[in-house]
Amino acid sequence: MNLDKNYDPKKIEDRLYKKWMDKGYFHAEVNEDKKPFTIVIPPPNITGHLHMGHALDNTLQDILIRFKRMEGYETLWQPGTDHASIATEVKITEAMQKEGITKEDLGRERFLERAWKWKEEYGGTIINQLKKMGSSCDWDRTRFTLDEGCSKAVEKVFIDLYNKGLIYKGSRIINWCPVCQTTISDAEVEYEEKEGHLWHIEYPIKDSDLKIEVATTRPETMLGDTAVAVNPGDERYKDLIGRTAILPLMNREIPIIADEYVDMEFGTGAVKITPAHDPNDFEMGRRHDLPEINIMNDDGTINENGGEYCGLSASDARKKVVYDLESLGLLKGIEDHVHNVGTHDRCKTVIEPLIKQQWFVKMEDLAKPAIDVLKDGTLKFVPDRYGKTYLHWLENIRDWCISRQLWWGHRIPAYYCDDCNEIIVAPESEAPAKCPKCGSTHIHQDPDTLDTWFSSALWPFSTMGWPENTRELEYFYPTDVLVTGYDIIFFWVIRMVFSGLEHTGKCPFDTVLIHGLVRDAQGRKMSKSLGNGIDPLDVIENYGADPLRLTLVTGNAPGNDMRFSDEKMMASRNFANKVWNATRFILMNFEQAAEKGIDAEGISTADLTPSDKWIISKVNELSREVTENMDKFELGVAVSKIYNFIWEEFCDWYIEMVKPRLYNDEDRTKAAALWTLKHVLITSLKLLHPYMPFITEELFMNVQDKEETIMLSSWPEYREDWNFTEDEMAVEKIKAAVKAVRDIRAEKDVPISRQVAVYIAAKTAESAKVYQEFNNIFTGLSRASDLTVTEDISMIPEGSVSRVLEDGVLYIPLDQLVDMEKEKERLLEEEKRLLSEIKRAEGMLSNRNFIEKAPEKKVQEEKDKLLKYENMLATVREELSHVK
RNA sequence: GGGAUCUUAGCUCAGCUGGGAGAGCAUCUGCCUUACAAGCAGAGGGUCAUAGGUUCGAGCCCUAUAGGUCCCACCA
Repeated sequence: MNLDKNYDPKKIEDRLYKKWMDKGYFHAEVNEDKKPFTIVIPPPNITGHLHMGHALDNTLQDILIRFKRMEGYETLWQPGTDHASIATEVKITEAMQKEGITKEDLGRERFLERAWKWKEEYGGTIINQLKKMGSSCDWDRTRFTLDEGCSKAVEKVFIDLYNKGLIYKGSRIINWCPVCQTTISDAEVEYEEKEGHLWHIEYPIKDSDLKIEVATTRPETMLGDTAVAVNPGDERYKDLIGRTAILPLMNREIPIIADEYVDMEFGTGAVKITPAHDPNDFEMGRRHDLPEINIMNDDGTINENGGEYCGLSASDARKKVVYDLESLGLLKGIEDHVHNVGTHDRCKTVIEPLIKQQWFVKMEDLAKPAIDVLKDGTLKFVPDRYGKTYLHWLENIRDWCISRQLWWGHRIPAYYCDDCNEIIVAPESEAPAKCPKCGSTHIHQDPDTLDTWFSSALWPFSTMGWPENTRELEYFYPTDVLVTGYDIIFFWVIRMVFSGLEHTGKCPFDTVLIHGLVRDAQGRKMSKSLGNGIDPLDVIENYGADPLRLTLVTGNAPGNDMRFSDEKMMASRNFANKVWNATRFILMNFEQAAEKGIDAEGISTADLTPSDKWIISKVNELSREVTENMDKFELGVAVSKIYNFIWEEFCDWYIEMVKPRLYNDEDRTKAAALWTLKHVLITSLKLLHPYMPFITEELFMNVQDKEETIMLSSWPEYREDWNFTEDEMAVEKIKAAVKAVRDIRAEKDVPISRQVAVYIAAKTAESAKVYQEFNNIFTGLSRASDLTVTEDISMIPEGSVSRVLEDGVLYIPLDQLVDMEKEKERLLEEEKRLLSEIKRAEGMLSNRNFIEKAPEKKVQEEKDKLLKYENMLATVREELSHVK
């Protein structure tokens, strides 16, 4: 016996992970004899540290991968990391700031050198942390979004889309982060509700004493106003349409235009139009051919178009504009107003809408096939409600701004002629030396890089060698399941789907398994600012990786958030200890039997006792159910079935039943018991392995010596010939009888140490046989001195306490005085219960509709129940007559 | 404004195509019974948010209401 008394994860985890790595168990190869099963990891950012979200996400993937691997699939779990352009660039710039260097000081090339160095040093941190979780990724295939293969894919996709007219460069209003100094996509804008004001301002009408009052939440943007708009049907302003207003402070003449977009109910019904700094105004500006006046620098300060406000920050400009308007008597009022402000999801800076020349992906044509695959069932979400989210987004999609003013990332493969402004899009290897149009040699490459998600969108196939038609691509692609949180469906899942469809003609996966957030014990989101984050590595240190994994999948349905708490970890750890000790018990008994020359070899079903068959039948059924649940991604349901089976059926009942046989040297069924213990244990360990890989491997290696790992052992399959219904029913009867004894003991305060004799008056010879057959087991479990099964009631001593069983009555004679009133009360209570059950069953069975419409099986069940309860009722009444 | 989702035991949550309400934790009682006190045995505790409807039958399906959460849109 080389198992410690208690389970200690620290002693096994690193050792076993090293074994798996050394043996190459995680590695997948193209293998035509097997069916492939593939998952690509959501590549964590190289700046990242393992948090609970990763822990959950990777636990789910590892469970699926390990399950399928045992089922005999060639399983590839494709790992890798994401370069995370903004996150990484910000991190490196910050580090440089401490040294007093700026990006510009360093220059692009040296900055990138520094970034790569940083990546080499820290980029693998999260990978090592994933290994602590037990993740069985094929690390030999680890990829990085900026590595050569992925970059080649990015380049090709960009050029292909450009040539198809699906990528274009255009001057549009974009989201600008003044802190990060880059554009961001719509998906990266997070709206926050903020309390602000609505300023009412009067604009004078040219050549008159009239004024028009507008309302705005951002008064400083008036510096860039190029019109005032009203609704064409608005009677109030009918006469002003077509006239000219004088923009205060700037003294610019701007037209008063009519547009359906203007809501007459809101504010004053007149809107100032700033095409360069508001998305809606931009649209309107384009409709009416208005000038676009950009008043803002990239850092968010007012530029020279803002006249005397030039150089002020936006908020200072706002104060001054309001002050100046007030001095002019043009400020007509200030209202409190709650509105949503767009912020950058990464740095929370308020984003500024600006007009800039940027690269866009035209989405309409790409979205269509992605919508179709969901509608025709090629692509499924689990749970399927997220399919609706997916559709809604795609059906309302806008063009995707993909250029970023950053250096760390895939540089846009576009070149410009300085002389004739010709744009040349070409691979790096064919970078133009001179302009194909005018022949000029003054050519420069676009300085911008691509949105990080542009490369992650290609991840399922770029990692497998695309655009080359590799064997991996042919075999492992499309992948099977994608596991991710609902928070990145828009960022990533959708973009992978349309990219896969466009470039490979195939949907990159057929199922998207969505999980929720891991929250703290109070249900709050874990966040840095709250400081309530729980580090998975700390949890592993305290409890082990297996208990962490178990906690993360237990009692959690797909797509739902979960709360994480120490209490849950303790429960999981206790379960691990339970499994550990059950194995210890079995090993101990094998050793003791071996000393007496007994082993579990050569046992067949014919040698098994009814209790052996019962547990075999149970574990057989468990295998079937667990497999079914796992196929349907009901991982939480599956694992709780395993948990309950191991703890209750196996440990609390079967192991306790088997003890008398193991401890009795005369027992001839000892080998059968050992064989059963081992079989059930191994099956349980296998079923549990995907969830708790370390402990199951350690225990598996201790209980058998034929196989070198549980990881590659066969998944338990349901066997029709191991379905022993009769034995199951018999054991259930025994369990009920044992519980009756325990119940009497508890009620009458009879300690275990005090022996009691038990009598069972069986109703039929058949049931008498069952009780007799289980005599030893029964006395063992109930701690009875002996059991007398009889059909002759006169054998039972007077003054016994009784319990009515399904097919008999159980008696315990007590030498203390039995309170007959109390016994009678109990029986009356029982009678009442049975009567209501009978009434219920009779009601159903006398309902013609039920008989006709309910499935036959259901009807038969009710008939059986009725019979059973009627029998029991008769018994109870008979008992009552004795009590009287 | 649109959409999704939740409301089940004291707490945290399961509950698969509709067929007698479950788990873990907590509480109470009794046990160190030679695998495990990280344990064993027992007990209490729920009009499944409310109101209707469909059905032989509803925690589950439909409608409405109340309260909570989230996502999208962005009316200046």
